[in-house]
Amino acid sequence: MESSSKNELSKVYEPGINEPKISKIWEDADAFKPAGDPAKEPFCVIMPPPNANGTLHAGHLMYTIEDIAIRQARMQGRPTLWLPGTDHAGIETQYVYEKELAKQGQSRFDLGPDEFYKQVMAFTKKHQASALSGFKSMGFSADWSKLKFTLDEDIIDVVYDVFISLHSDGHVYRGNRIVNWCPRCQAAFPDIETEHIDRDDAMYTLDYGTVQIATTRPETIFADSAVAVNPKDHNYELLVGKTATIPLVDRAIPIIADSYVDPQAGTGALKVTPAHDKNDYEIGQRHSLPEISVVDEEGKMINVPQEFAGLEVLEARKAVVKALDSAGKLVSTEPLTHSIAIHDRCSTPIELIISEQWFLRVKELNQPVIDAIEKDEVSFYPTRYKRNALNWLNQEHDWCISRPGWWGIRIPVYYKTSNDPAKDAYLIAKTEAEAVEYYGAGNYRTETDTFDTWFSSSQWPYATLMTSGKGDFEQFYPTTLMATAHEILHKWVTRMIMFGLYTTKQVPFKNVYLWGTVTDEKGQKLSKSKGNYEDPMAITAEYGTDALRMALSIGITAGNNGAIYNEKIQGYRNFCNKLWNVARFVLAKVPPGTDPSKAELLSPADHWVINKINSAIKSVTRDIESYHFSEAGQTIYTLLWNDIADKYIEYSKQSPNYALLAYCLDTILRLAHPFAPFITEAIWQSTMWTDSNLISEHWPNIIHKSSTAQAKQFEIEIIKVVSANQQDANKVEALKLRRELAAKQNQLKLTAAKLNNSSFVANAPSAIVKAEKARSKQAEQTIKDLEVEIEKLESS
RNA sequence: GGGUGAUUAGCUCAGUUGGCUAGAGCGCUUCGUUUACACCGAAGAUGUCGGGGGUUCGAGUCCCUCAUCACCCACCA
Repeated sequence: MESSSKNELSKVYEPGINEPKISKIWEDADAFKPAGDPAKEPFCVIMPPPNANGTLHAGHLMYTIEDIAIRQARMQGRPTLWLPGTDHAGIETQYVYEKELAKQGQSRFDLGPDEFYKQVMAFTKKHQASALSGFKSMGFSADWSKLKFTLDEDIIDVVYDVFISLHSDGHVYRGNRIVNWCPRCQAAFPDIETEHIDRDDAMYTLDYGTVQIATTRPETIFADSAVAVNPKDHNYELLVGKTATIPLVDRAIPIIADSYVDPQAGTGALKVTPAHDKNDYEIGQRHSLPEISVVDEEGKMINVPQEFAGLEVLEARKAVVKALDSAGKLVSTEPLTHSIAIHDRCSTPIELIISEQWFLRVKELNQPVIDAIEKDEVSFYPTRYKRNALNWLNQEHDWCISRPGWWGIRIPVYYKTSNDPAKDAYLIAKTEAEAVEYYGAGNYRTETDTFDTWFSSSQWPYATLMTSGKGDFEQFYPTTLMATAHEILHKWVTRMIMFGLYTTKQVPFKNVYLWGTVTDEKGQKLSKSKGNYEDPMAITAEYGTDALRMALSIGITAGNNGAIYNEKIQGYRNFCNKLWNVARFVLAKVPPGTDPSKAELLSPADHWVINKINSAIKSVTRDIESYHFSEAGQTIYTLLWNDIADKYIEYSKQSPNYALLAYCLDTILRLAHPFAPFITEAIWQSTMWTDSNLISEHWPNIIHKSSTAQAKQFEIEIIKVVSANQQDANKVEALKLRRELAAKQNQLKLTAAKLNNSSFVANAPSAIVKAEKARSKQAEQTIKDLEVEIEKLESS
């Protein structure tokens, strides 16, 4: 740091001044690039690509978890790559940009596909830049030079190759199927991209002549192909094989038997509308019923009597009900609250229609995924998501992968045109030239649909590493850790495993860490629309990025929601300041030329603090390696504040061991660096015993052995030391020691009771019994020591 | 309808294969301090670990059951 010479730190840590300087030091040193010892196991994280259509949200802050893992691995000397990227987010981005256009009274149709694509690209690049600068200011040490985007040409090429291969292996098909259709987006979506909301509607009972039919969708009666009843339903058994009559149009339809029908539901007779209901579609398939569409892609009525044609679904419902009523065919109307499907991005009610789309047959492709997960070739944190993933994989339906968007990766298909467009053969080719080369000259039209954005992003781990630089794939695939939000386990994580296994024969990551939702103190999800989401930049400006990072990683555990609020962040700001001041104290006292690695243990206090540090090194190392970030952070917090600051430094004021003091600071900086990279690096830059950058320094090892007996001795001494400045010090101490004594006596009683319990001695593992005996002996000794101490104090 | 999670101090939450006297931060009470730090220190109060049952020498931790809340999937004639 240029402004202050080494060894002199300002009184209060100022994140706003330090953070940009530290970022620059890392950048200049190229510290985020993979380095490390090639003999060691590589560590690689592929960053979940944020959607490049808006500013960062609270979930993105959780990437802190990945940075902690990455920074530890880097310090452990492993070749370490955190590969960043962004996602074009297909339909979603298109929707966001169309809203922008609408503000200026325009629609995408005013621009046309090419101009629209150009504008959305510019829009996306703008947001990408702001997302990246947000990530950088969070201290995320990803290798930004390798940044990938889902619309990069080389990525698209990988996606195309995989599609072509899937097609030739028979996993891809094109067909007319019933799909969830969003009339607003004019696109089909799989179930997983729909949500359900409750709506107040009505249940109408209609007169079909021979039977009565209950329905919530009277406007679809014109699409009925049959009436179905349960074959075991005696009320209707005589009617099977006869006909019912659709009111208003007086069309006769067969009455069929199908065991799907629930005799208890509605009237027990079901109108079968294969073109607009999933279950009816299945029934229709079983009985070869005609599929009559009455709702088109814009959500308007077609193939219906003139008076209803062109109406929107809900208007049509009103009109049909009115007509039924005046025709005397409406038996009853009852209010009903039921849930309806909406598109999760734009909240438009979903229509079920039959549409020609591209599908991926998932059953076969999922089987290797199920096997791999069952064999624990990938570990889930928390483990319960293993079962969750398996449940989903076992029941996933074929995945509709085509979207009629203008913003995305065009499906690499051409149609050789003929006189009848319905008969045009489709041909798989990346470009028209390729199509001509393979299939001969002719008139070609291109497929206009694009891939579902998850189709490309689910290939992210290998697609990025194959294109990020020479040797990256060989060195870093399969990757070490995939950490992302739990709500995209099905949409993304399981599909990445599926594509990974299909394309590379390997699970693309060894560990999956799923975080929960970031909430406020009341458990409400943080969101701008709810007004409880503060711009992280404002938080970091006030409290420092390190404080925010600690608030995000401590007290929040895998799979659970975590609350984040000002008081919590403030608490970790205080921690940072504590660390800063410990450094100020140590750096002001330690004489030049001190080498912390050559420190010697001289006093019981020295043994005590080394004892604390050694066990902290052990547990922090283990906890980060096993993704228990919260535990690791807690340990560091306690070590710095309770052990080093409150006890060892207080003791040092009387009887200093400077080299060891320096060692304490040195070690705590290393341990805390993954959590609080900025402040630890800022202090590191001011230490006089090194000129390196902390980010590239080695992870702490245990280098001093401490004596437990001496450490214990200090436990008693410390009470005297820290209260030495108090008035009535002796009295306070004696009181405190008496309390300690009572606790010890109680402990002795409990241990004695245990040891007297013959079944405990007989059944408990010998190590536990041994430990209990040792504890008992120790308690006896401590009680003696304390009694002596108290005697001394009270007599003086 | 099926599933998962949560329930631990006033609040927000830790507690990794069952094993030291159940913890932390914030808040609260009392006292103190100004050359590391009021973004501070010392001392303190607060818990039938949601209820009930079981397994075990030993349960916050494992099993069963009930309750409340949250989420996910499916269905909704």
